[in-house]
Amino acid sequence: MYINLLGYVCLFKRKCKNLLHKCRILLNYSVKKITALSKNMTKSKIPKPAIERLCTLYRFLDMCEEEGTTCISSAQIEKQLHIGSHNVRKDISYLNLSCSGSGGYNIKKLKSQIAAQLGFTQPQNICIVGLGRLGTAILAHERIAESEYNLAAGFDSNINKLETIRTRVPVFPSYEIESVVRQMNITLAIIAVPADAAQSVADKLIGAGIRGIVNFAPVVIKTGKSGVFINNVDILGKLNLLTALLKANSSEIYQ
Amino acid sequence: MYINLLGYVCLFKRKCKNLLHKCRILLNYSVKKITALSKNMTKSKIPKPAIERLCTLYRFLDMCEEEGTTCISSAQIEKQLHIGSHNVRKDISYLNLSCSGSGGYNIKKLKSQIAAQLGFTQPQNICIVGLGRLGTAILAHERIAESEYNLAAGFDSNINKLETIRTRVPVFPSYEIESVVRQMNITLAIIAVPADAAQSVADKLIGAGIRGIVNFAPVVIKTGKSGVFINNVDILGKLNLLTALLKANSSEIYQ
DNA sequence: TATTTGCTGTGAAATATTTCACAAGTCATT
DNA sequence: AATGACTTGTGAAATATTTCACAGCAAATA
Repeated sequence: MYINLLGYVCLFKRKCKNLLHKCRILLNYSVKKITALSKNMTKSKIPKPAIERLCTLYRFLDMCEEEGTTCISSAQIEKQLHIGSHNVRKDISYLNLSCSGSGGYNIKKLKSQIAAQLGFTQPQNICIVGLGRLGTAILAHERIAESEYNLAAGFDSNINKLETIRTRVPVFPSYEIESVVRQMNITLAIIAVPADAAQSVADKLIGAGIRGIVNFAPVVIKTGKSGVFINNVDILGKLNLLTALLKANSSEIYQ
Repeated sequence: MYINLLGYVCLFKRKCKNLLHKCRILLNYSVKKITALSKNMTKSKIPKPAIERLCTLYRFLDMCEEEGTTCISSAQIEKQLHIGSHNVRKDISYLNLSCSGSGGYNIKKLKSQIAAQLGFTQPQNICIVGLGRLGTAILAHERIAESEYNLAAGFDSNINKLETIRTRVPVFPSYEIESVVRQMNITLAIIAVPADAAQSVADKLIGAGIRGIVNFAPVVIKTGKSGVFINNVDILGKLNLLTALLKANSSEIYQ
């Protein structure tokens, strides 16, 4: 049997280097950990899937409230949202609160508690880049106006188009993105431009200090900057997912 | 110390009933399990998060292919998609294939393998309900035309509007949903109607045998029928999610 | 008042998913 | 051919998430 001995020596050397590197990392990590602990930064982490579910729940509660319902039980939520009642209760328990009354949760209370924990209380300024059909459709979205988000600006690269748009939202040419975003303190953005323009728009937005992007363009937006969150809503991707789930036939709902 | 003894007796009785119920369920379950095993239904399950990532990857590979790239490594994918390279490799390993060449995966091969495993090979007929700004924007989506999905029909309740829409996709009034969906063998649907009409439209679609729905209306669609997959794309929900993630400051990307 | 029902909240157990470490392979360079 | 710098693929370990079971209430009912 032939053994590549020198290959192994090489491997060994590399491992030593890796080890050294890891020692350095570990040292760094320890220091950070100790600092964090000493500052008592024990942020009780909510699992990400739970955060997603809570967002859906929040939207749902909003709907219920409009319809005039005041109370809802975890069992009812299970029926409507296809989230197991165990799961619902657990998710809510992460919030460390209690808003149970007779017949389940008090919707108003629960909603405000979720809002407080997830940070929906402070109104945020948002903007839309790309005022084509999709962009203007979002501009006209009735519920955004009623929400905790303030649609502060719209952008489009076609200056002639800007004048034809009838909306109460102030609109600007795309080259003003950076200055307007900074001036108006806009934190979230919605991208609704064609695929080829999406990445450069995203770069501008991130450069201007945007913290989160919902991207409707059919490309995957990349970001080098950490702390910026991107949510790619690609319709073909969604269709693909449905196809795949149908084939795998796992659970029924995907939010 | 006061003990509610009778309460406990009652609890005990309830537990006995529950136990009996569970025995029945267990019996059923066992029978099913044995049948399944005997039929060798060992469908090697891909975890749902992995399926989601593979869908994103598939879209991304499509993009790369258009740009003319032929090979890509897991490390490069990590940089672009913010999915850890370990994770990428693991996900791909669920597919039980090997398409590695020099310098990483062969894009064309990998793409076709994902398509085969996730069921993207057979073209599917899809339809859009609601031809407002959002609906027509989707109708005009260039990439859908090039994709494995065939946009077979559009529906709107406003009959007068139908005549004004210029598109190659055949359009019908909403009351024909059931018959057209059945006739054309449409399996997936996109809902782009106002919030108040969404649920009734969904019910019609599901009644007609639709298997999956992408819902852009800002409500959570419910389904009693199992085997129907619903993907609610609520823009306010997405914004909420970004806000919550920013507050929690967990990872950076959410697809 | 006695009993029953229905509900939440939550540690602990069970399960699912991600990360890790490394064998094994390919190719370019010395 | 020796070496080094890249890969992937994958069991096993580590971690995260979900599910379960039930105490503990509150309200409804007999």
